[in-house]
Amino acid sequence: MTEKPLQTRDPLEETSAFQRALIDWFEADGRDYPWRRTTDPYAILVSELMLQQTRIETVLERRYFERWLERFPDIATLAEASETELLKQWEGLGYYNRARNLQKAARVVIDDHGGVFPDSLEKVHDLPGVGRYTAGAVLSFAYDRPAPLVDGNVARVFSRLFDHRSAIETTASQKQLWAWADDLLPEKGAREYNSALMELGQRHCTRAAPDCLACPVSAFCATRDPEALPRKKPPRETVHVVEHALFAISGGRILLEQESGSRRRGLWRLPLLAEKNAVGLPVLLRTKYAITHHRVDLIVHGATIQEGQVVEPTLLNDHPPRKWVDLESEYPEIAMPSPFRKAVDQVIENENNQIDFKLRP
DNA sequence: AAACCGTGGTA
DNA sequence: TTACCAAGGTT
Repeated sequence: MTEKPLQTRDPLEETSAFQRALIDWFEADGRDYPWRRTTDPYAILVSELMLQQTRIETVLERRYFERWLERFPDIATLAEASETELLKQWEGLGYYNRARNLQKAARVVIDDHGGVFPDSLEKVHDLPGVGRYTAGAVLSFAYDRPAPLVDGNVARVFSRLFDHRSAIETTASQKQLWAWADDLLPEKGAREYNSALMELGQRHCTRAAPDCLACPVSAFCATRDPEALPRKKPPRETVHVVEHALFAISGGRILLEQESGSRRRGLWRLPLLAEKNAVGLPVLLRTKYAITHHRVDLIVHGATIQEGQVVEPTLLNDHPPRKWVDLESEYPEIAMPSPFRKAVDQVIENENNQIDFKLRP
């Protein structure tokens, strides 16, 4: 299994050679992504926010990046957009605060920087939703400035390159990883170098099956057991929960309620029921979804509630804002978490359900 | 430091 | 089928 070539060179001693090997590989074999065709810092920021904790394929396949820029082509347009439209454009990507932060950042650029995107690491870092990684990404990708960055890919590459065996989440490890990123960074060509470093992690120095034979910098790599690295702290234990949701429909409208909490405000979902209030209601759908470390069994109940009729207060857990949403006009325009969007669509499509209410009375 | 925030692919 | 996790940041 260890066909991995032995280390013959030290990247910290032969930094230029390391950079050269990485960049030569990238120039010959680097991929063409939409966000690599622009140096507009706003567009770069959009791509980086979208790609936080999100697979490239997800952003590419559903054209989130292109669609966002078509709808919000510049900072001024984004700054004036409604939250509903922001979230709708982001629907399905998850971590919806990223969309709100993008707009907040646009407003900071307009209000505090006269509409000109800042080009200093500190000012970019100060933008909402922009941490150390994203600041380095914007500085290097948009301005080709020598800013180091460490993302999941880079952390994995470095942990193997330097045979770093401590958990990468610790403060000490983070400090070390960023120091290496700074040590190896070229003064010129940071855009290409950082792109190459990340793409190496994405394509060759992968988590489960590192392809060391095809790696352009294998001669610089210290570890003899790449598959054991990086080490990470154990993830949080999965918590199983059951959610009872209410599917009420009348006159072509369905009853929805807003998500609560600052991170999910503005998203709409089916009203949730306390378990005791779901007893006896017909079950329209059982499904499962995962959210962070939670594993949710979602049970959708039907109820005969006429539009305008007050839902019994005792029927609901609490009382977040709720409203009747027209299926033809409003439903496609609002943003919903994917599990609820799917659940509602599934119930509506299921015309064979044996339940005691009619979809279109 | 640790909890929190989404989603879909993959083994 | 379940568990893991990917171009992280905020609180």
